[in-house]
This record gives sequence, C-alpha cells and structure tokens, in this order.
Amino acid sequence: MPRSYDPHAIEEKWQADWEATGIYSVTEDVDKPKKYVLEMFPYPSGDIHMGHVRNYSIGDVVARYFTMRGMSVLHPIGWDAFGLPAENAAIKSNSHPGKWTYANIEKQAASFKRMGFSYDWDRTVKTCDPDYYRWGQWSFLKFWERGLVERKSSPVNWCPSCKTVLANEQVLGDGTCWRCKSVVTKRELEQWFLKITDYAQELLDDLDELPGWPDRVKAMQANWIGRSEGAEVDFALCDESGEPCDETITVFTTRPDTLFGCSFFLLAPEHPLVKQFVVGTQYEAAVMDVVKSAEMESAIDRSSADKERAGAFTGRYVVNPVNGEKVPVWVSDYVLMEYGTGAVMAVPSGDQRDFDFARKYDLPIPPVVVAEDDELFGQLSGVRERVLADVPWDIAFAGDGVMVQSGEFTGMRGGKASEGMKAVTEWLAERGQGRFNINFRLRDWLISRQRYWGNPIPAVHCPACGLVPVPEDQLPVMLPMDVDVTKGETLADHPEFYETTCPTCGGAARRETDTMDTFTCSSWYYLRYCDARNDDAIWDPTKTDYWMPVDQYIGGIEHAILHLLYSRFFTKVYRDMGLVSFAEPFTNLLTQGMVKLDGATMSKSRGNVVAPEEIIAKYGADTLRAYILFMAPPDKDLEWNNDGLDGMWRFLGRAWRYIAEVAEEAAAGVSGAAAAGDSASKSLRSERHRVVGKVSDDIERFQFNTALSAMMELVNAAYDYRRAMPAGTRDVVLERDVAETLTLLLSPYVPHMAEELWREILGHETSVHLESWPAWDPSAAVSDEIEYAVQVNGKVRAHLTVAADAPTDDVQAAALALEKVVEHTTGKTVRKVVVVPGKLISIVVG
RNA sequence: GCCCGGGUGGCGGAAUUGGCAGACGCGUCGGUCUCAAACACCGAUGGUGGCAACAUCGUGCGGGUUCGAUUCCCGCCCCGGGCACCA
Repeated sequence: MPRSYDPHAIEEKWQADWEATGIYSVTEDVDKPKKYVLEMFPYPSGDIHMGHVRNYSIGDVVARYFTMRGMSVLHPIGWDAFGLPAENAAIKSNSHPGKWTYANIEKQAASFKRMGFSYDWDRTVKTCDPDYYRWGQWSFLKFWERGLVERKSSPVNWCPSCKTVLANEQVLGDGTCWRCKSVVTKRELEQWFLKITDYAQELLDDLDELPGWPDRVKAMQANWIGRSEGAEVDFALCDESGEPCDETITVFTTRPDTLFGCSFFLLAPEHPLVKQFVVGTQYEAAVMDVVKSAEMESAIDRSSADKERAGAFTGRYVVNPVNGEKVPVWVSDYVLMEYGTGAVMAVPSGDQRDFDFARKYDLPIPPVVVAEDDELFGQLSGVRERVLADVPWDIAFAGDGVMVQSGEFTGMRGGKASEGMKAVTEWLAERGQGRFNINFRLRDWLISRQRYWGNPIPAVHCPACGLVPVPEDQLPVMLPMDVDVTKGETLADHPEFYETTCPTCGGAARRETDTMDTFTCSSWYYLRYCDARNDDAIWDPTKTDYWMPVDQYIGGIEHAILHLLYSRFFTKVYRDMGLVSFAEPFTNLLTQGMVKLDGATMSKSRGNVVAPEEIIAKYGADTLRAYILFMAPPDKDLEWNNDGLDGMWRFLGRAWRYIAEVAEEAAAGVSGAAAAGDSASKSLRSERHRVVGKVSDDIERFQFNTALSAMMELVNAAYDYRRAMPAGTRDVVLERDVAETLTLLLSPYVPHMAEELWREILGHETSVHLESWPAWDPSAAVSDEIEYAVQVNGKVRAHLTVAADAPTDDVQAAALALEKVVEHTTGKTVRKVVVVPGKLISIVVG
C-alpha cells in the first residue's frame, strides 16, 4: 500500500526547506520577462483571518504560476504597522504600541509562513521602522518643495472616539468614521493638507488608461473626484436702489443658461460675508438663527436630503449681470461652504432645491428653459422679455429644453453643456463678468493626525520664520518610544520632543507634534519593495523601472477610493519629481470579495469568526488554500461554510493516491504499453492536454474555482482509465505523465503536497517550485470523434457521433437519417438545416 | 434621484464568441467493504407525469430578435454597493 496523504507530516518540513534554500528570493533578471504580483499589505493585528487567507492565497497562486511560466516574479510582503489599533491595544493591556505591533508582526508572519506563501521575505518593510518612515518624511519634504503641502484652517472632520481629524475619504457615506463607526463632527481647525486636488483632472483622465481595473472601482473613483463643467459668474453687490457697489461675489454654476431665471441669491451659513451683512441690522436675529442651527447640526442631519430647508433674508442685494435685475441675498443651510464658492445663484424653475425654497419663502419662479412638450412652450416660445414671473409647475424642470424670457439668448437650446450655456458664458467672459470653469468634489487630503503611533510630520514652528521644514540631513524625525499612551499622552505632551531650535534662524522653536495619516505610509510601500534595504535613497530608479508598475494588484474593495486613490496620487508626484517613469502604479487590479459568515463580515466583536488555525490543525494549510479558492470566484463575496472542506480533502487524497499508485507500480516494475493507441488511452491523453490548457487559461482569468474543477476532472478520468484497463495493459508512460502533470498543476494551490509528491513519491531531486509549467498541445486535446447534438425545432432529440474530420454534408445527411429525427420530421417539410461545426445540428421543420 | 454589480437545482457554483442549462464539489438517497462504525469506493440525484422508453416545464418577471437566448434588445421587479442639498 502506498503511503497516504498526511499534511501534518510534510507541511512544516517543506516550509523550513524553502526558507533554508531561499527559493523565493528574487533579483532583477534582465533575461526574463518580469511580473510584479502584489497583495495589499496587512495591518498587523496579530491574527490571520479568512480574509487574509483568501487574499494571499489568490496572490500566491498567481505568483507561483507566473514563476513556472518562466518569468522573474516579485512577490513581497510587509506590514502597515502604524495606526490607532496599536494605541488602543496598548491602553487596554497597559503596554506600548510599538511593543504590541512588533510582537504582532512576529506572530502574524509565522502564520503567513505556516500557510506556505511564496514571499521574498528579504524585502519586508515595516512602516513603523525608522528606516522606512524616514523616506515617508523625505517624501513629505519633497511634496512641500513642490507646493503640494499646505497648512490651512478649514472645517474638518473630527472623530470624537479616535480623538483626531479624518480626511474626507475616511468618513463613510452615513457620516461615520471608517475605522470605529462613530459619528463624525465638524470642527474649524488648522491642519496639514496634501494638495491632491492639483491632480484631480489627471486622476480622473488616467482612469481611462486602466483597462485592467474593474469598472466598478473606476466608477467609484470618478464619482468621488466629481468633476462638473460650468461657469463662474460674478454678481456685484448693490445698495437698496440697485446701484452696484465695488464688491462682487462669485458663484459656480453648471447652468449659466438659466441665469435669466435667477430670482434670489444664496450664501452658506458659514460664509464670511454673512455676519458682515447683518450685524446691527433688523435682519440679524433671523439670519443668526439659521447660522446657529446649522452649526448645531451634525453632518448627517445637515446633509439629509428630505430635510426642510431653513433660510433668512440678509437685507442685501446683488445685480444679475445679464439683465441688471436686483436680486435679494438670502442665507440657507442647503448651501455648503466646502463646495464651489459657498455662494449660489438660485434658479428655482430649474433646480428642485431652489424651487422648494422659493415656494416656502414665497419667492418668484420665472421659467427660462422649457421643454417643447410643456404647456408653457406655446405661450413663451420666442418671448424675450419676462411676461410670466411664476410657473404653474409643481416641480422644477432641470432637463434640456428651449430658452425663453432670456433676452438675446431666447430660442437657443438650454441644458447642461448646451448651446445656451456656452453662449451665455461667452457673453459674460467678454464683459469680464464670468468665465468657463470646472469644479471638483474632491477635497485636499487632510493628513495630520493628533495621535502618537504614526510618522512625525517633519516641520518646525518658529516664532520668527514661521513654518520651517526639517532639513533632509536631519531625517528621520524619530518617534520617541517613551510616550505613555496609557496616560493619554501624545507628542504634544513631550517637551523633550517638541522643544527644539529653528533650522533656519537657530532660535527657540516648537516641533510639529501631529503625525501623518497612515495612508501616507501605504501610498508608496510597493515602490520601496523594489529596493527595500536602500539606506541612501528612497529607491534606486533602475530597480523601480525594472519591477514597476505592479502587474497584478490584489486586495479588498474597501480600498476602492482610499488607498488606491492616494497611491495613484503619490505615483504621479514621484513621476513629476523624476523618481519613476510611469503615471499609474497598478496595471491590473483584482478586488477580492469579502469572506462572510451568516451574511456578515467575520469579526471578533461580532463573534462570527472561523479561525484559519483550527482548519489548518485539522486539514493542513493546503486543503484550506485550495478550498477557499474553490468556493467562489475571487471577486465575489463568499459565505464561509465548513461543509465543503471534506470534499476538498477527499479530492487531494484521491489525487495523492493516484500519483502514489502510479509511482509504486513503476517502482515494482509493472510494465505495460507505451504510446498505446486504444481509445481509453487516447481519451486520457486528450483529457490531460485539455485540462492543462483549461487550468492555464483559468488561472490567467482568475477562475481558480474552475481550474480546480478541471483538475478534479483529470483525476476522475485517470481513475476511469485505471478501472477500464487492467494492470499490465495500461500505457505506463502516459500514466507517469498524467501523474507528473497533475503534481505540477496542483503545485501553486497546494505547494506542500505537490513538493512531497514531486520529491519523495515521484523521486525528483529538486523542488517542484523550480519546475516549468507543463506544456500542452491544443491539437492533442481534440479527440478524433465528435458528438453532435441534433435539434429539431430547437429541441435536442438525438445525439450523433461522427469522425472529427467528417464533411459537413455527411454530418447533415447522417443527422437527418437518425431514427429519432425521422420520428419528428415525418409528414413535415424540412425548411432549414444549420450545422455548427463540432457542436450541433439544428433542423427546422414545419 | 444618478452610477456600478448581481438574481441559475436543497447549497457553493459552471456554461470563455448566441449553440446540448446545471460542469465540478457539497448535501441527500441507494449500494460495496466491515461483526459494527469511521474511512474509502461504486451508482442515482432540477421540477412534474410515467414501470420505462420518453414527454413536458425550467436560468427574477413581461415582451422582442433568432433555426436556436442564462448570454443580445426593450420594459419592469427584487437584492447588494458607491455617490448625493455638489449648485
């Protein structure tokens, strides 16, 4: 009896062997095509969960496959090691975030090694190592030199639970913190920003250069960047009589074609002019009510769409530049200070929000763009002057139509990007009262954090010189390790840290005590992997030029905007600095689905966790790897279910047994035929070639589940062959080939089992992971007989087996002569016969 | 409201270019082995009718194109995700 499959006896043995022989270390090899396969690096929480198992198993199969296809494959791993969970854990366990983090990295690295992933561990980065974060600080200084760093005061997102500010991208759709789910509030604070908006247009345009990204992710990024084309329009402030004063207020609008319908003007409650306008006037009380209640409201309430809009008249007016009309200036909470200019021209006939506001406060709603099928069209078509001051409509009309009551523009097409929009904007531009403009929803990236466990911002506040960058030769600004977070301390509580001298004037100065958003650390780690141990530069460009861009990036959909947008931004800045020669870091992106249990994401707090360690203890790492890939295609969410594990275990056992039996028979000298011509041998041979082709193709399109199905089919066919052919009559060369081929096909999925089979059972000297991918001959995959399905009036009535090279006419004649076909065609006229070569014959009768 | 996905047996899923729907696996049922169980192996398994051959229905719903539609077109329903007082 051949030895049976025992993962526990082999897995750790081979892990030690691979580590000792360093078979997964790579260097630049100019003689081979390169592939950079990367999975998003993990936060070192200490435990490995099913999401990790899935993510890293996918990457491992891809990396091993490309290696076997003769490519030079970079497949690194590292740790996104700064961040709040370390501080929270340290507080809980009365420890230090660093101690906790480094211990977790050890533990988690051991788990990853236990899974048998093929990483080049020599390239590991830990973002909390000074050797790493100094280059993050260096990047910050370079960004600063390029004018991409700004310290400014603005209303920012504050998470009361994390006790720090958040970037816009880090606030979820429901107004909660992405990490802790607390409700985020707004605070006016002075903070550090990276000017990602300088790259808004390019970040949007270059999405078209990424055919290897899922449309979903590109749509989400485009949505987030939120480009709108329109115009700026200047409105002059005027006095009660309508006489313009010197001051103007500019608005952004996507509909300058509706300017003739502007019947009031709005300012955001936070707009600086509001107080100036109303202080000491009869309007002050009502206006300040609106301002105060807007301040009180949470971000969620404020943005609730069906909320009653509050407003008040300021007592002031502006002049509409197209018709000289005096327009009242109101304040309303539906105008946002953060978007556009914080001021809006209200056109109630063309905008539902303005319409509702006008009805509530009894303001006029003159129509200016009407649809041809609207009852007003007949009445107003061609009418230049305003004859109708209020529409009979119940809702605004925001669609495309014809301009009316619009002076010289009357009769033009109105709507977004319309003839009228362009004509009005040009008219304004000629007079210096407006211009074409583009607005983005994307805001600058707020990167300062009022927390300890992060990368210190390399800046000094000097009372004489202002903000001064830390000189490059003084990097890194070391994060002190004696901060006691259990007492709630941050860098701002450490005089030894912040008391310093100004690098410029030498006078007493205060070091910046904010740290950088951890997303800055993860925005360039994939570049550092190319040259991870470089102490003289962030990387050697010849190395990034060899490895980059990442050919296949794999990670969770939750980073569709966050990490992926930030990394694209960083790459473009490095390109402008001349440090890299490409504009996009990730050529192909696979967003892996979540692993769920009972319909919810697995999490400790929810208590619905299946620990990978338990599965490994029972079945070994190989079964777990293969099973999680077999359960579903990688981009779909996956509902975890232990029930199928036995099936994968059975399959691996069957494959093992087959290979071991073949090897044992050969060792025992059982002889048989070679290059046998019987139909069973031919059929197994063609199945072998078909399956190699199918598995190759499936891996390249990430269909790991169907690749495994195909291997199961090969094993089934191999057993069928053994059953059909008595010992001594089998083609032993073919069987040996099937056994070796199967081992090679399995090796990216179950690397330990394949290694044991290859070296100990099949008797090879060197690792299976240094072997080439098996060759396959598409022509050998075709059998010499083909079965046709024969349809009569669209229903399959019979099957017909003919020689593969039979002429179409013969096939058709044979099909028509079939008994079952005759049954369904007698007494009817054959009207048409369609023969799809190699597949089916469709007979139409009537 | 706008923009993306998705809806196929009891379950996970397959069908790559319009060509035999349900590959492969789980589960279930029946059998072999066994004193028995476990393991393993063999067979059956979309629904309905039928002893069977077979017939018939069937990929969210309703239409359409086609010899032929899970696949393409039109109109809906449901589920998931993103964006949203964005001017």
